[in-house]
Formats: sequence, structure tokens, C-alpha cells
Amino acid sequence: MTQPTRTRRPTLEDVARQSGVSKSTVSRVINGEPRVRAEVVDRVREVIAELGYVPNQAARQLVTHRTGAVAVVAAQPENRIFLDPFFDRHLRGIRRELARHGAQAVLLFLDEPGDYPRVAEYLGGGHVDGALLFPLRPDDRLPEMIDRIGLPTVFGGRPLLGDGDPVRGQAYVDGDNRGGARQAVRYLVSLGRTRIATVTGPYDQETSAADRVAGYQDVVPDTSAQLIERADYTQRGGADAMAALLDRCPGLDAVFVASDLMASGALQTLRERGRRVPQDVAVVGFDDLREIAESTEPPLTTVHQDVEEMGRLMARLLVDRTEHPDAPALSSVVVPTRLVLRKSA
Amino acid sequence: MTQPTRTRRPTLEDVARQSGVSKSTVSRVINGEPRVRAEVVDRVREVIAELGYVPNQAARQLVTHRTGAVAVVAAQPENRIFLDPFFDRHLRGIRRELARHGAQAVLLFLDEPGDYPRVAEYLGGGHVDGALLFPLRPDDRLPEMIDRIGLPTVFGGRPLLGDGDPVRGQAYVDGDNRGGARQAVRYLVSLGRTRIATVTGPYDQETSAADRVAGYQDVVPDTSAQLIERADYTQRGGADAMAALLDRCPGLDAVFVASDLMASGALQTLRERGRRVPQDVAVVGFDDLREIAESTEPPLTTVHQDVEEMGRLMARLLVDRTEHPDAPALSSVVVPTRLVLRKSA
DNA sequence: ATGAAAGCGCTAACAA
DNA sequence: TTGTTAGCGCTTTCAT
Repeated sequence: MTQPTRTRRPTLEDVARQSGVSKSTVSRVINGEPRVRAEVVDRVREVIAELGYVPNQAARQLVTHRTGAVAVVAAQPENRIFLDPFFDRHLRGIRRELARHGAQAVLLFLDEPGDYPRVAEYLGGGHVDGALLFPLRPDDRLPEMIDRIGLPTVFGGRPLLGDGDPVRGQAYVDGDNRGGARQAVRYLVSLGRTRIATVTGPYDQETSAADRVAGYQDVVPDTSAQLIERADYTQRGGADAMAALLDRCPGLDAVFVASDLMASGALQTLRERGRRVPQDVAVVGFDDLREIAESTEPPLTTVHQDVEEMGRLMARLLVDRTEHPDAPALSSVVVPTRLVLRKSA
Repeated sequence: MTQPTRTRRPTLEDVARQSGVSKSTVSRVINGEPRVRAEVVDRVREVIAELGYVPNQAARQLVTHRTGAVAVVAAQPENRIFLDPFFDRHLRGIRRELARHGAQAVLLFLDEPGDYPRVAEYLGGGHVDGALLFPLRPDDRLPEMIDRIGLPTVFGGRPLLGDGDPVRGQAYVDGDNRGGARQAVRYLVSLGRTRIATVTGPYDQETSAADRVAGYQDVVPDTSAQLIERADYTQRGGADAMAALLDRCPGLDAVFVASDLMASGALQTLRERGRRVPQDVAVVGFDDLREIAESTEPPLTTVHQDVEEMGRLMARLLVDRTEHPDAPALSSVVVPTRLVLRKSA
């Protein structure tokens, strides 16, 4: 109909003029401030609709210092992150919580080296109110860059501090990896198992892996190093680790495997070697990835984490921070796990 | 060292004062303008580093009308998009091309109804210079919202126009679904096959599916409707469709299956029914998803699309548009496919 | 080669 | 309840 000569987008001023009030009043209407006559509100709203007015965020930002957007930074190539069975759930929790606060989540990928300066500039340029970081490489320099910029930040998972200047007091949300591992191993003990082995993740690279080993050691502190085999969180790795364990300690009667994916591999090896699960060897996994845990043979007893809740908490921590910038330092949070009993132990 | 009382982030003005030049000059240095004495450039750069100055994008945006960011909108729940075998490649192409132009890609999810107003506001608020839109549901109202906002946009895949006001002349990048299907079926014909069936995608919901059927029909226009079975792009759907086809037309000697995932299901059915592939029934798929196509039994002959290239082109189309806003209307582009011969036909 | 000044579109005191 | 007035931090003529 009205094909407005698309020359220039309407501004607050245009709306003000059209509705015969001041810019302030229009601003008040837009921001839903109470002290405006209902009549005027209606009039202004009409004009806004008629003109198709949309506030210019840059201008608004310039004075409010708020953008209404939060960056989620995935420091991995897309193809890796898309395979991460947890990332989508984290993201869902984040988006839900952010939405409750009217904030928009924007996802950034950090992959090639050339991405760093650009992402840092983006983050530092005031495009977002804060950042949620899934920094996965131990030596990542992004946290440091962000620190310089002074952008509120929350990590997904306890960050592994490099040997350099540790980024002090960074807030994070993590699952209770250590506690979960303890639950798992204690359960195995309660079953009367005495030779309990473990297949670990890459504990020098990921705190989750390190914490799970620590939890294991909390319960069976005097265990032989022979009973610990390190793998890489892959199925194949789990299978191989199990084989090595069996070679070294044929008498083992239980194994705590630090991820479900590795556990599915271990189960395979156990089957090939003719060990019955759980009769001969009891197996407990970690993660409770339903697609895996429910379809292994036998179904996997494993440690559950509420990943969506973790995402939600990350967002909440960040929002708290941005809304009360002067409040006491951020506290990190560790989300409890629970043991899900199936058939493998 | 210098622990600057973190009160306020340094501004252009601070840098100017510190280096004893005017704001204009600092601005010139930052934007790499030529007409500045080298000596001054160095001095200013030093001060910038010292102060840890980062330009305020909001302020810059306000005058330049450019943000250096481009939104990629995925109109699907995270868990669906993360399963899409193509999305990560699209994204990679997009990110690469955008990076060449110094632009940052930000990914937005559009999932729950409540997301629409927020995303529209984000997109319209000037946070980004343009948007790349992925498969919206046929009745999606986002394109219309974006159109009102007047944001440059490119679609991934030819958009299915709703029955309402078609969003006129939207630019898109798509694979040559029709041409690819023709190649596949022609190849089958060249093999001497005469009873060529097809398993289609949901052609009333996705243009890719519709185009692939059309390509099939281009080559065998007089084929019986009995030889066409519709499925849903899933493996299970492909298996069922193949079964239905076999029941109706036991004499078929070839089948063009509109996706590799469905083709893997079809292959399974064929095996169960004792048909040899390709001797009894030749099979051609679509997509060339290596993980699937190379591991089926037998490996799948299929139509390849260069998805990363498609992503790259989307970005390029958008960038062209934002850099030359007054250039002639965007033209869409269709990327050629090629047939990859393996063992199934 | 550099500076002064205007202004982008908005919000936030402060007045009225 | 509403309007006036300053900026927010930057780029960009236009002078010099």
C-alpha cells in the first residue's frame, strides 16, 4: 500500500513530530514507563506502527550501555561442537534463561586462529552485555583477552588454568564430576566389588576428566596404578583401554568408565573377552547420554548430569552479574549429579 | 603493572589527549587512513595499546550505519539443527567468506514462538548488517518481519512461498536439486534400466524435495505414479518407502532415492528382500554424505553438492548487497551438482 | 597532515 | 505528566 519512499528509517524524532509530543514522551512509551497518559500512549503506539518505527539500538546502547544480547562462544570448529552431545542442551538451558530476561543469545564460533582478533573485537566492541564461554583448549588466550576488555563472563565447565597468569576468580558452572565419580565408585564398593578399575578421560587436558579420576581415588585411595587406564573420551579409546586393563589385571571385578561413550566401547571389549556384565565385571559410566546408555547391552548404570540446568545457571550467573555490576564477586556453581541404575552394575 | 582504576573504559578522547593530537587524527589512525604522519601513527598506536583502548562499536555504528556483524538465523531447535549433516558445512563456508570481509558471523536460533519478537527486534535493531536465513517453515513470518525492517537477506535454499503475500524476489542460494535429480535418473536410464522408481522427500514442505521429484519426472515423464513413493528424509522412512515400492512394483529395476539417509534405509530393505544391488536394483542417492555413502553396503552412487561453497556464496551475495546497497537487485544462485559413482549403480 | 565542530538517534536528569 | 537540555563516543565534512 503505502510504499514509503524507502529513503531513511524513521527515528524517535519522526514519531514525536507525527504524534505531536516530545521525544522524551515517545521514549517513555517505548520503554513502558508508567507516567504517561493512556491516551498519549495509544496515539504514540499508533504512529509507531504506522511509520514502522524500530528503535536504533546503537543509539540506545550508546547511552544505556546495554545491548540485550549475550554471546555464547564455542571455542571449537562447528563440526566438533555439533557432535558434542551436550552442547545443544547447554544451549537450550542458556537460551531459555536468557529469554526470561528478554536477552538474545548469539552464538559465535572460535575456530581458526584468525578468528581470535575478530571475536575479541566483537566482544570488546560492546555488541553484547556478557559472554558465556565454552573454552576448551587449555591454552586458550580468549579468557585473557576478555579479561582485558572487562566483559562479564561465565565459563561452561571449570576452566583449566594455563601455567601463565591464571585468570583469577572466573565464574563457572560445572557438573559435580568429582562427587559423581565418588557416587559411582562407592556404589561399586557397596556391591562388594574389590578390584575396581577405571578408564579415564584426558585428565591433563580437561578438568572434567581430572575431577572424575580424583573422585575415583577419593573412594579407593590405595588402588594400584595398574587399575587406572587413560583414554580419550571416544568409544574406540574406551574399548582399547578396557582391553589393556584386562590384560594387566585379569582379576578385576568392576570398572568405572568416565564417559558413556567410552563405556559402550568397554562393554564391547568385555563381551569379546567373554566377561559377563555385571556378573563378572560391573560397569558404571558417566554422563547418562540416553541414546547410548539405554541401548548398550546391558543398559548402562551411569552418573547423570542435568546439562540444561547447567546452561540455565550459566545464564543466570551472567545476568546477575550484568544487572548488579557492583555486587560481590561471582560465585561459581557446581551442579549435583545422581546415579542412574540400569543393568550394567 | 599499571592497574588502571577500572572506572571507565578509555575513549577516543582519552587516546587523543594522551597522544597530544585531536580525536580526528586518532580516528584516522584507527581506520587506517593514509594521510597521517608515520610518526604520529606510531605514537597513537602506542597510547592505544597502553590504555587498552577498544573502539565503542555503538558509537561508531551510530554514524557509519555498519556493524561488521552478520546474523545467521537457524529456524529450528538446536537439537534438530545440530543433527543436520549440512548445517555445519554451510556455516563453515559462511564463516570463511565473511571472515575474508572482516565480518563476524553470529548464530541465532529461532525455535519457540516467543523467540520471534526478540529475534525480529534484534535483527531490526541494527545489531547486524544483514541476515542469512535457513529453512524456515513454510508459513514462517520472519521473512515478512525482516522485509519490513529492510534488512538485507539471503536465504539458504529456495524459500517455499506461503500462500500469503510472497516475499518478492528474495535472494537465495540453492543446490541444483532438479538438475541433480536429472543426472541421477539419466544415469540410471543409461544403464538400461527401464522401471525406475523414486523415493521422495516431503515435497509439499521443502522445495529441495519438490525439485528432486521434478527432476525425476523430467527424465521419465510418463512414469506411473505407482513408482513414486513419498517419505520424510529419514532412514526409517526410506526403508518403509522402499518396501511399499517393492510391494506395488516387484519388477522395478532401479530407484532414485532423494537423500542418502533414506537410501541407506532403502538398501537395508532391498537386502532383506533378497534383491541384489546393483544387479537386480540399481540405487542412486542424493547429498553425498560421505559418512553414509561410503559405508553403506554397497557404497552409494549419489549426487554430490558442495555445501561449503553454497555457504560461501550466501555470504558473498549478502556482502555484495550491503556494500553496494544501490546496485541492481540481488540475483539468486543455483550451485551445480555432480554424480559420484560408487557401487550401488 | 591535522583540527574544530556538527551530528548520528537515543536516554536521562532536571524543570516546568 | 510532559518538555528541555545535555550528552553517550564516534566519524566526517570543512577549514587550516
